[in-house]
Amino acid sequence: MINKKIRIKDIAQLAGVSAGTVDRVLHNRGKVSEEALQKVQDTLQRIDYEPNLIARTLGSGKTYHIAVLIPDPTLDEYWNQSFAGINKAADELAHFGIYIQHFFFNLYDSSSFGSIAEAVCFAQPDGVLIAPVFYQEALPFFDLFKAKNIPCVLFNTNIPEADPLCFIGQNLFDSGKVGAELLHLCQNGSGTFALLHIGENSSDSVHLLEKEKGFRAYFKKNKLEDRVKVLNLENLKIPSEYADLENLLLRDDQLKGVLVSTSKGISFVSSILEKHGKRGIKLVGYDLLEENIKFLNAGVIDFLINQNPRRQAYLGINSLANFLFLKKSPPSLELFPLEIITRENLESYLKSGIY
Amino acid sequence: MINKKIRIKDIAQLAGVSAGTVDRVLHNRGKVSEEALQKVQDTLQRIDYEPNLIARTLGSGKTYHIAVLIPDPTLDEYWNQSFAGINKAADELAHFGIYIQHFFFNLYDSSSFGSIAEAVCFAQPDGVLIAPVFYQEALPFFDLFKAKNIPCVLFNTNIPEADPLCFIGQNLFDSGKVGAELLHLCQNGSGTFALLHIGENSSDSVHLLEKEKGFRAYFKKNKLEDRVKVLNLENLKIPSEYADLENLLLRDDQLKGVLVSTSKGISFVSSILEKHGKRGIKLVGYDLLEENIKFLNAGVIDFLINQNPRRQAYLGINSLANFLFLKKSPPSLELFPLEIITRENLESYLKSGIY
DNA sequence: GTGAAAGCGCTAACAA
DNA sequence: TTGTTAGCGCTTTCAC
Repeated sequence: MINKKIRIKDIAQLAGVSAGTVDRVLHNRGKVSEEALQKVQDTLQRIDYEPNLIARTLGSGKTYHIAVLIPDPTLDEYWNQSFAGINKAADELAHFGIYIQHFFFNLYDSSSFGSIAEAVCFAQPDGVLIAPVFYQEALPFFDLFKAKNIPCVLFNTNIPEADPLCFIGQNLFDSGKVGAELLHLCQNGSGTFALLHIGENSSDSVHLLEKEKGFRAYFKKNKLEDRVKVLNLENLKIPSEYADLENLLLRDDQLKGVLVSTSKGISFVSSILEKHGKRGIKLVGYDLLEENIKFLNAGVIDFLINQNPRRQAYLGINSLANFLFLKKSPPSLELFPLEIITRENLESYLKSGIY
Repeated sequence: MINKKIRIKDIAQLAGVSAGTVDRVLHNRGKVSEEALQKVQDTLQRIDYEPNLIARTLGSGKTYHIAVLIPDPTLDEYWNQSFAGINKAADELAHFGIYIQHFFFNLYDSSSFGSIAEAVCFAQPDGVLIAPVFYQEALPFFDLFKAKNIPCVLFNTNIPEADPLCFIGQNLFDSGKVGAELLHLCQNGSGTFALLHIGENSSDSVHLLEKEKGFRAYFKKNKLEDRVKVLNLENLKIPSEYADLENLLLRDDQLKGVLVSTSKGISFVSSILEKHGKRGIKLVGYDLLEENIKFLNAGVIDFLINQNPRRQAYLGINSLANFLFLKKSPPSLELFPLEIITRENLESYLKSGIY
């Protein structure tokens, strides 16, 4: 660290050209003779040049615009958490001339996605962070972005066909395994374990099916596959489905544990159990929604698996910024820790100010 | 966002003074007449000036030196993880002219602390990150740092008397509660639960006593305080202590769960249980040490509570940098999430590249 | 194709 | 006590 930093000027001197030429080589903007190119590249080879990023941003008044395409955070708690992460990142990056534009679609109306995504295209951002929760609707846009050479970072939901710069999220298969494991660790004796898909059609959702695979895989590995039940309860307003759920929870004496694959679904299970004062069934769900937290604190839910949407979104913006700004490609897959939340460590997660 | 950023030049114009004067006011370097001061402060009041930090760093060739005072990372796995976090932060901050100097003491020799800490003082850093694992030895230095006006960030171990800029770590009382809870969740029937302090003298260590308090508090809250045992096993090389441990683990049929308060201690417990093929005792320990991971994967340990030393240290450096650089005070207490690690989510923590 | 030069916003040294 | 000015390292324009 003793020798000073090498500047462009130094390289120019060493190579016997001007700073302008070095800069042109560094950014291969062309308009450089074969000979000058050679000289500059040679010296670059010999020394260890690290551009001064501070000077770079100041020199080029360049600003970058990142578009964010996510479900409307005012309509949903989970996405509001993502939004918080985006805003934190936006705050920190404003100094560097990186600006965020928001584009919200309606989580409860898949058809809203298209027009909003078009608006994103129209805005011509330098990069885009997307939570592509609607597979079918999102798919056509990735080609558009690619054609316009706009880098995409996906988070929360992966669409490998999109071939994004990077995906940030959790391994859902493993998350199903964790859910299974938590139930199993707490119930060593006999009994059955159920996975419930509530409020969504699991056959439409790779998301849920991945969790199911993981859930089954865990019990298979432990030679308990015959103790697993999976129920699809797409709409609990249908009386027969609701009755199925009640029967399972209240009248199946074998049932020792339940994992609910959807973050909102577990509150239905919880309220049924709570209302009937039924104990002894371990309950595992997803995400730190207000309702879920309430049931966790009440001792109805035992574990929640947290996806940390705030941090996912925060990292998404940062990855994009680093790519645009430092030309540093993020790892193509950033799989987040599968955070296990209990009554006793909940506070430590809620109060933590880290992103 | 439409109106351009306000520059010092603009303020100068508005106030009817020169840029130099504005700069002097902004940094209250004095040498400003009462009248000019007034004018500048008035305009500053009216507008919303955000200094351009990029230009600031470039303009003032100022560099900051942060000293890091931690146990020698080459001698200990846990501290090596901290070290990784420090290096990551150092990497990211080098652009801003923030440099890190390392000072390592010997974790196994408390007397080594003093001379190294003196070296830190001598180096006159602009800030210092300390893991003050030796309470007695560390105490006198905080006054020294304070006298020299060197801000201190503490991590891992808190010493409130040090009155640091900020402490980063976990709430150990709560962490004891989490340990207790995990044991309890997995063993709903009868039986006893033990807390073992292995390899350290618990009465010397606030650290361990805090965990013990939390452990007891959890069971008390659940009206199970009579099922709690606490054992001090400071040195397992002493035959009687080793025998005590074996007796507890192998011959106490009531024992249903064990929490080991020290990160290295749990491998002793694990190997005894493994050697004798004893099952049915839930085991909870601390930290992702190689040995602990091995026993977790083998199914001997059920849960590990992770302190995430890497992230603690990373955040420590960043807090200090933000303070020096942006004059932004961190929250005085940054309590980390109490991360629960199991066989199935372990990978997701180990592979995660986030800090 | 090339080099010189101006400028990004701020700091700090230096005249006045 | 002031205003002016010369940088910081890089980008970018503009003559040549």
